Amino acid sequence: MARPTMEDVAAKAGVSRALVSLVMRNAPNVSDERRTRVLCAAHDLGYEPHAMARSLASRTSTVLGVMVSDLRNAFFADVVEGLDAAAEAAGFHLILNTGGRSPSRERAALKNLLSFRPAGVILLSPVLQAPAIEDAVAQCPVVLVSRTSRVRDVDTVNDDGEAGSTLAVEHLVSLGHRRIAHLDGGVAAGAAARRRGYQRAMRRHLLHPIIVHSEHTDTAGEKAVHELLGDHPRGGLPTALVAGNDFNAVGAISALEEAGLRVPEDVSVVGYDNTSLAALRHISLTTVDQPRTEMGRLAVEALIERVRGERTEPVRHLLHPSLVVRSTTATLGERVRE
Amino acid sequence: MARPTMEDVAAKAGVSRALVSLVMRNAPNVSDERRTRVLCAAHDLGYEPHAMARSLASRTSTVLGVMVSDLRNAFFADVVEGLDAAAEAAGFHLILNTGGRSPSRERAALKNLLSFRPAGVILLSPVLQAPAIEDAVAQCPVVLVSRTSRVRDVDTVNDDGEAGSTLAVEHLVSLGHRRIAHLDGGVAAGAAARRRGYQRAMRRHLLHPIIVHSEHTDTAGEKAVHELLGDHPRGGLPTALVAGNDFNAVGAISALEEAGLRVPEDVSVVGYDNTSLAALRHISLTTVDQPRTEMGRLAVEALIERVRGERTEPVRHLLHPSLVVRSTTATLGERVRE
DNA sequence: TCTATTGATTAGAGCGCTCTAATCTTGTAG
DNA sequence: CTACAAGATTAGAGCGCTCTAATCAATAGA
Repeated sequence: MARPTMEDVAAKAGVSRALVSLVMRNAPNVSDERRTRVLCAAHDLGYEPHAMARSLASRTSTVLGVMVSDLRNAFFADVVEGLDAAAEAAGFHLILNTGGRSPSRERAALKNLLSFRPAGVILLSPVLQAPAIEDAVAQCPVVLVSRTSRVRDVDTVNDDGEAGSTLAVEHLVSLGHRRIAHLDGGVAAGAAARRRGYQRAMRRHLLHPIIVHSEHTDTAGEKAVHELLGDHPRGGLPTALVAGNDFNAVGAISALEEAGLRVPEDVSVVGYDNTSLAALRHISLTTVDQPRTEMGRLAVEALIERVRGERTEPVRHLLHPSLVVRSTTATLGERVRE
Repeated sequence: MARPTMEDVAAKAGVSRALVSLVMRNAPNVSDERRTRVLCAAHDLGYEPHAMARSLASRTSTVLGVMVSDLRNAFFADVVEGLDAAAEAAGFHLILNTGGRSPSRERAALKNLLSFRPAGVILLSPVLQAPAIEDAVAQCPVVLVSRTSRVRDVDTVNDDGEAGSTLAVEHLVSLGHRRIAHLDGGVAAGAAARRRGYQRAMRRHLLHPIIVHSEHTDTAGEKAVHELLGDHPRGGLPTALVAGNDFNAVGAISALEEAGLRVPEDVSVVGYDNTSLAALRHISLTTVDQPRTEMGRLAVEALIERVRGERTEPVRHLLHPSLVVRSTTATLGERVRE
């Protein structure tokens, strides 16, 4: 278990520890002869540099702290995949925590991450307060994903939720729908922007917004539809729904079908997030796609730019979502499937 | 950005660096007066210990390396949540990588993890070869999750796939089914055990096993059903399916419904994994539940036992899955819903 | 031939901490 | 009073590495 150190390699190769260090970082100005000698010795001994010792000595870090509120949410898992790929490509390593959407747990998680003196920290949809973020910013670059903030000097990566729900409304309007309701995500991340986009798009078309308070879960989606069914006389029911996210949409569809309404023949439904769920042919949900892997990549890039000192001004990425049309939306009044 | 060190705290509190170190590790035999003096100084300066320096000096590690083949798979994401919770509780930290189910990428990922001299390494369903695992074992304790191996001295945490599919078969048999087919997961992790359990259970009931080669994806599930429909004359079609996993099951259900067969009235379907997907009321899949969070916990525990030297013999956890009955299975011949 | 000059190599300090062993206090028994 | 044990504190080495500055060798220029 006691792994060889640079000293051992130096001894075996008959050179100084400093030379081994140069070879390991493949610095120039090392003679080929010595280089291969060192490399061989390292290989024979099974030597690999000690990342922490390196980090300490060089006063630099290859570690990126990642706090994700909840990995069970496929959206975050996808973003983390993007982070991992980008970090790996840039020679960085991820140290990961979950915050469980609890401010106190998130604070503890963040503190843990910072104890590693990471090169930077990425917070995925954190719920913690601005002061905690400011604290972190004082220590290292911070990138917020799926969360906006007025905190100075943090970079943010968000999808343009307003544009996203506008896409959804435009799509439905172009299919002839006019009574389009929105199942609002409440305080969930991004819900406000989505609601705003929906409202503006409706107004632009001189349509009356119908907002049903809901949450980003399937059970909340069902409940919202039940309310809608209760409130509206049979004829006045919306013909289309813009759900807060995919889970919400799936719940809404269940409730509609249970009530004897067919999707999309009677009611069209659009989701949000394009989770793997939406892509299942069994569900085949028309939805708004956030470029998640791209978001992960941008977050890492933003961090690295800061680390390298290439940029000091904050950057706010607003990514353009796109609409993925599947089988839960159809022309108003027509009986189309597929 | 330059954070205070122990030296700074010592200077401010007017004590030695060693005393600060003792306080930070809250060692006994420190006078209350000095302790509070140090704590105040640390607080004023915003001092937090440097985890890497600590690790280097103490020749111990609080880092657990985690290599997950694919985070997009909700099953792994759940296990990672379990790992995180257990690690956090024990004062450990996760450094995470993805291997993307490619042996070479996994090797690189593992090497990266080991460069941090972690206290231990957890591999989630790795595809890499035994020699690579042996290499890792030579460096630190290793736990394999969702993967068995003959490698000496590795701990493993698996669900008892054989028991799982037995549960599925028993359930279906008790509902009166006799023509029960298995959609086999091929080389996917755990597929062999599930197939074995299915076969044995069928034989025990003197039933003829029908195995359709498939994969753990929804499209593969659809394809498998198409094959089944092609092979079997209308009357001889299986009345129940034991799918390789939930995705596979959902695909199968789609294909069945497209072919005009109703689930569960005409065909019952059981999934495997109890992913969040299965719980959606829209899908409401009867499925086999692996205690994922528990698996994560056990993996971390196994590692910590080794770290503490409490155990040197390998341990092989085989967790008991359980059946979650929802709406995709029904008594043969009856027309039940819900 | 002697000095610049450049490139290759190394000594040695130090990153921020822990840990052992030594030192300094006190309290108490003799 | 002295001696000593036990508790509190600290000096200093060292974890495995990097980095600066110094050293050394070899070549080129005068």
